[in-house]
This record gives sequence, C-alpha cells and structure tokens, in this order.
Amino acid sequence: MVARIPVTTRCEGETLQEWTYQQLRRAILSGVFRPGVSVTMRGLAEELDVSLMPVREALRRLVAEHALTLLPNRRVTVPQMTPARFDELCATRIALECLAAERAMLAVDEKRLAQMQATDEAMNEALLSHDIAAAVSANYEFHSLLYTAAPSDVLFPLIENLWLQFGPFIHGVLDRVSDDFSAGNYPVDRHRETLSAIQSRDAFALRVAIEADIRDGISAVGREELRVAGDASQAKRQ
Amino acid sequence: MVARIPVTTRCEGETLQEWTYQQLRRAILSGVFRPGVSVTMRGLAEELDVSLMPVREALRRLVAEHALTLLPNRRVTVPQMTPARFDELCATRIALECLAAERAMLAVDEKRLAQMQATDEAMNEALLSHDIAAAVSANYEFHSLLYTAAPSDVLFPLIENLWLQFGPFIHGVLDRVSDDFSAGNYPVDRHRETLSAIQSRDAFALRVAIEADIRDGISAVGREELRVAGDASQAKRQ
DNA sequence: CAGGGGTTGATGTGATCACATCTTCACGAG
DNA sequence: CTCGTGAAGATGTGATCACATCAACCCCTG
Repeated sequence: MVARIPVTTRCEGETLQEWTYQQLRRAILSGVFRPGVSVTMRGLAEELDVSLMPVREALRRLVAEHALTLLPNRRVTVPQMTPARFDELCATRIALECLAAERAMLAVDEKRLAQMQATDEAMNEALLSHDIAAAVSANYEFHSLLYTAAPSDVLFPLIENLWLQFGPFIHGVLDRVSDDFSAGNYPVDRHRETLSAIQSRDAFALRVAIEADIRDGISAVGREELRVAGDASQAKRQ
Repeated sequence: MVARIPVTTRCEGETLQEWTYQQLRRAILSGVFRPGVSVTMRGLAEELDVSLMPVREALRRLVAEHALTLLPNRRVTVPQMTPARFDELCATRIALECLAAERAMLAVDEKRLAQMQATDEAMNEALLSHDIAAAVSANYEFHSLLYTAAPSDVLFPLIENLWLQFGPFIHGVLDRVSDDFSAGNYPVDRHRETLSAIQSRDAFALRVAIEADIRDGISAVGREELRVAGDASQAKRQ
C-alpha cells in the first residue's frame, strides 16, 4: 500500500502516541505517503506495530495541524498540492518567516551565528554531493537556528506547521531538481546575505534576504509543480 | 471546578468527538476556563455527558492547535498569557491578517461588501448596548467575511488559530473595558476605513486599516494585561 | 508541633470489544 | 453488455477495562 515507514527507536518516557506521531510526521516530511492516497488506522497500526489507539490520536493530531486531511468519508489522506494552495503557502511563509527573522535578529549572539554559518556550509556540501535530503534538512536547521534565537511560543510553531504542509510536496520534486543544482544553477547564496544582514543588524536587508531565500527555494521546485499536480491527480486511492 | 460549559444541540451526522471539540472550543473562546487551571478528561466527560473517548480526542486536537497546553505532568491546562506571548500574538495577527486582507481584497463583491457593512453596524449597535460579547463576535464575523472572500486553505485556518489563542484572554477583560466604550472612548471606526479601502481597491490603505483595527482592539485590552496576568498567576489549579 | 514516609484515590495511557457506516465486488435482471 | 442491487469485508467511532503514574492526605516519628 505505501512504502515502508522508517522508524526510530522510542525514547524513554515517551508515550506510544507521541512516538507514533513523530514517526508519521517524519514519514510525511520524507514523502513516504503520496498525496491523494488514503491511510488507514489499522494499516498504520500494523506497520508500526502498535495498537489502534496511539495511531488514531496521532492521526487526529496531524489532521489538526493540516498535515493530513480528513475527507467527508472520514478517511484520512495526504492533501493534494494545488497551484492556489502552493501560492498561499509561499506567501504565508514569507510573511511569517520575515517577521520571525526580524524579531529574532537582535537575539542572535556570536555562538548562534557560528552555528548558522556551519549549518550553511554543511548544506552547501550536501548540495555538491547531491545529497538533496540532507541539504533540505540543513536548510530547515539554518532557518530554525535563526527563528529560535528568541524564545517563540506562537510564531515558530506556525512556521513549523507550514514546513510540514510543504513537506510531502517538496520531497516529490527533490530528485528532479537535483540535476539543476549540480549543473551550477543554484542561485546566489541567500544564507550569506542573511548572515551579513544579521551581523550588521539591518532588519530591512534581513527581510529581503529571507524573502529571496524562500522564493529561490520555491522557484526551484515550482517549475515542477504542474507536473507533480498532474501526477497526483492520477494517483490511485488506497 | 469550572463554570458550567454552555452546550449546543448536536447536529445530525456529527461525530461525538466533533461535537465535543466544538463545545470545548466555544467554552475556551467564551473564557469558561481560566488560564492556569487544569482540566481533566473525566471531569469534562461527566460535564458534557459523553464518554472519555471523545473528550480525549477533542483535547488532543485542541492541544495540537495550541488552544490548550499539555503540561509535563500530562495534565492539560489553558495556557497563561504572558506579555511576551501577547506581543507575539499581536505581531503575528497583524502580519497574517494584513496579508489575508490584501489577497482577498479583489475577490470582495458587492454582496459581500454589503454583508460586511451590515456586520459592522451590528457591532456598533452591540457596543452601544453594552453587549460586548456580541460585539466581539461581530468583529470576528467582519474580519472573517473579508478573509474568506477568496477561498483560503492555509491562511484563514492559521488566523482562526490565533483568534482561539486570544480567546480566553480577551474574555477576561471584556467586562472591564465595557465602561470605556460606553464613555465614548472607542476609537475611530477602522472598519469604515477598511470598507472604503476595499471599495477603492487600495491595498496599502487596506493594510493600514487592518493593522490599525487590530492595534486598537489590542490596546483596549492591553492596559489590563498585567493585571490579568497577575490574577492568573494566583489562580488555583484544579 | 513539624517533617517525612506510606497509603489511597484520581488521572492519563493503552488495549480490546461492539457497532454503524462505507466500500467493494459479484451476481442477476433488463 | 450495462446497470442496479445485495452481501461481505473493511474501516472509523465509541465504550469499557486494566495498568502505571502522580497527587494529595494522613499518620507516625522525632
């Protein structure tokens, strides 16, 4: 029915439901579930070797976060990515992440700046060695380091939520854009601009850099959007 | 333990869990639960006259939406409002609602504009008759009419989420600010400015009006913030 | 009278069962 | 051959039970 879900060992003291949620979340971000196919509680329970109870609570949590969709049939599926939704996600990401960056800027100290720099270099290395998954992960890590410089109980969860909604879509095109990067088509390093804007405490330049970074990443996968949408519409259910 | 939860009749075909969720959501928005007090599944189940199962799923959903908080004890409480969180919520509301307004502006037709106008008048009447709860409700309705002019699968749910996080806090100060309004201290009608900006298709003026409207509403309750925060810190658990 | 340890009740978590609904497939009538 | 109807399996929902954990409370000791 679906590709095997990669599982991690369960932490001590972690509830089964929390563990199940994390597994499913990672699976969604990894693109294990294809948009349009519906997942069943019993199927997931068997695959993760847990009872139905943790699965249904994890599913309901993911539905509440809009990472999954509850169909009128009460079936749960990975939502389709439509051009309209794609556009809305991009605009929302830019609005929220620029705000988060601006609010966190003054809280970035030398140590965190060094971490961000190291993460950026790791991302560039991953890109050169065609490890796109690692590059995307490092990219998230870079942004995360910035936005969490100041404690954020509201903004950052919302941003993570948007990343989760992007997840299954980004993965679907990762392998396709891999060639573009290796062909030297990866645009100017917006992360460098981001770092220098932070160092010079230039809020406006920071917003420009963040927006440009998001737009770059999006345009890279955006070209494939219609094709993927076409694939998804042909996906079989179940 | 808590004030009685106002219940509504259950719709046909609505699952018990969905009904329970709606009841708890309305209760939170109405401020039935005071910040800091923890709610128990068995207590809610008895109060709503349902079994534990719908309650735990509804609670988990509300926790996922940050309307409630899961303590490390695995207890569920209404989150405290801190100055930092308050400030973050305001900034995020402005960023998201201005974006939503701008994106929806061109989709507002004559019919919807008339609805918004009527809703605004209803809100002003409610204010004059000291029915603050109705005024707040009409205010949400006004904004909702604007943001949903264009279909929105991403932005509007996030905005509703922010309203829900504001809910218990706003209610706590409603009765205190009631006098201010009746004393004529309610500021210029930002909704009028909003409507005229929409009519003239002026995106910039619309953003200005929306931001001013949010800031007005916030400053009205913001003065009471510290006092409420003080009250909340004294609230007994359970 | 104050502090500590044990006990008892309450609470969240997870499992299992019963039931209503939906999907699907096959059979038969037109 | 096509469409409608029926049954059987699958699926989500809700209830109940068992258990580990946490909290408050009380009694005992110093």
